[in-house]
Amino acid sequence: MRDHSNAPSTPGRPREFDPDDTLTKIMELFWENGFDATGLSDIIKTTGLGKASLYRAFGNKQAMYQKSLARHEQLIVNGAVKTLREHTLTPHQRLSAFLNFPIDAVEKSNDRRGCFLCNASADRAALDKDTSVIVQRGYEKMRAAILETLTEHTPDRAPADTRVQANLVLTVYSGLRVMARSGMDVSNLKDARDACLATL
Amino acid sequence: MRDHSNAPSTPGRPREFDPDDTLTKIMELFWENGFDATGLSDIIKTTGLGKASLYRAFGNKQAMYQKSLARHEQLIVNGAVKTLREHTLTPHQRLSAFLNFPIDAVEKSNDRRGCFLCNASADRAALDKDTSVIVQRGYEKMRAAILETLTEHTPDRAPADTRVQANLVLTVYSGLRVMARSGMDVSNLKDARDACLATL
DNA sequence: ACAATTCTGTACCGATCGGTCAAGAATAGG
DNA sequence: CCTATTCTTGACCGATCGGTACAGAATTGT
Repeated sequence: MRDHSNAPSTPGRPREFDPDDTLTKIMELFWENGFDATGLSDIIKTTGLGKASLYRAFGNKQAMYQKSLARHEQLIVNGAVKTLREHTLTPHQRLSAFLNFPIDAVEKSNDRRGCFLCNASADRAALDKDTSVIVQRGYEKMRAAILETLTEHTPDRAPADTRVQANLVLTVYSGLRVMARSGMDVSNLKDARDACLATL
Repeated sequence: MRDHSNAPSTPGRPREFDPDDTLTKIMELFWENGFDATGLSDIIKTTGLGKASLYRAFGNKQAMYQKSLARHEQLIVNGAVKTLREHTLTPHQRLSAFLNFPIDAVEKSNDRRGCFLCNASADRAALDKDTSVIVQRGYEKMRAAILETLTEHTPDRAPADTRVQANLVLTVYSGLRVMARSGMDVSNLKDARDACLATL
């Protein structure tokens, strides 16, 4: 089989799958269904791998969940942060785009998975200390990026006020995601987005 | 044993527990731990009842979850709505109190269970159609009460604007709850609350 | 006293869960 | 060719899961 590693000099039988691709698939499962409701059987079916291969590559189920959250941080959180720092757009446009992610997901892809970070918070079964750290770090990254963007948008405002508003944006983002997951009408989500943007 | 029903004329052996009290205990479990992570064994331990008694009284686990959500609607949602209609306070005071619920819960009781409606949304395992209806109804009740209060607060504003703002308040409420569950610092939650109230 | 009814406690069920083990297949280096 | 190492496959494990069956206890009305 193909060798998926960058350093092909490892001894032994080469791995028959790409760990990153596989982890992304696992992440999708946990994101959609949560920790408990995702069984090893689902993971096996979706990835096409054997149980032992998965355990050798990623560890146990809890570890797979943690690594899924970390992958989410790479793909989604960092992507959102990148948008917030996209300096070809005005700060207001970037914040608008940020709050539009939850709504676009629903409208364009019928994606109502919500925010994986938020879901993980609700998923108490999987929320040990290490996992909680990853969740908090994700939130922190977004808050920092929002704060930066707001500061750029209204540089003359008192920093304390800007911080307060950054937390509003982050909270609205979380709220939009979780309400989208609950199946709420898009019109209501748009209302909340518009009301938040109108305050900036 | 004592008879807990109001119509003691039922034949057969009387029930040895109060169904409402028991359901409240079950609700607390589901609220704290979610659907999958709450086992029948936990419910049996907490309520002190036998499995057969529980099944006879409430049906299967899914039914217990649904009835827990309904109980949450009675106790929590209706309580919040009542606060929003407490006309001894000004409308702004009532909205402030509403957005304070998530923060008080954390500060006074270290209660980080979040919003049961939001958690249920994330709990896809338990989210069949009937359950989703209950969640939506809870949201609707709160949105309607917020809208009423906002209309009272600023009666001259265009109804469309008021509606938009009601959705902001509801979204911030949801966001506060879910972020509280994730373990976020209270200071950040207070920021979001203040920023939201400042826009009213 | 008796039958009808309902609730309780316990034993039990098949299914599924996460996780492990051992044997074999595939590679590297010598 | 041989050994060491790693990965894959599939069988297997005990534990726990939600749910049921059944017998006996407690009440009703007659």
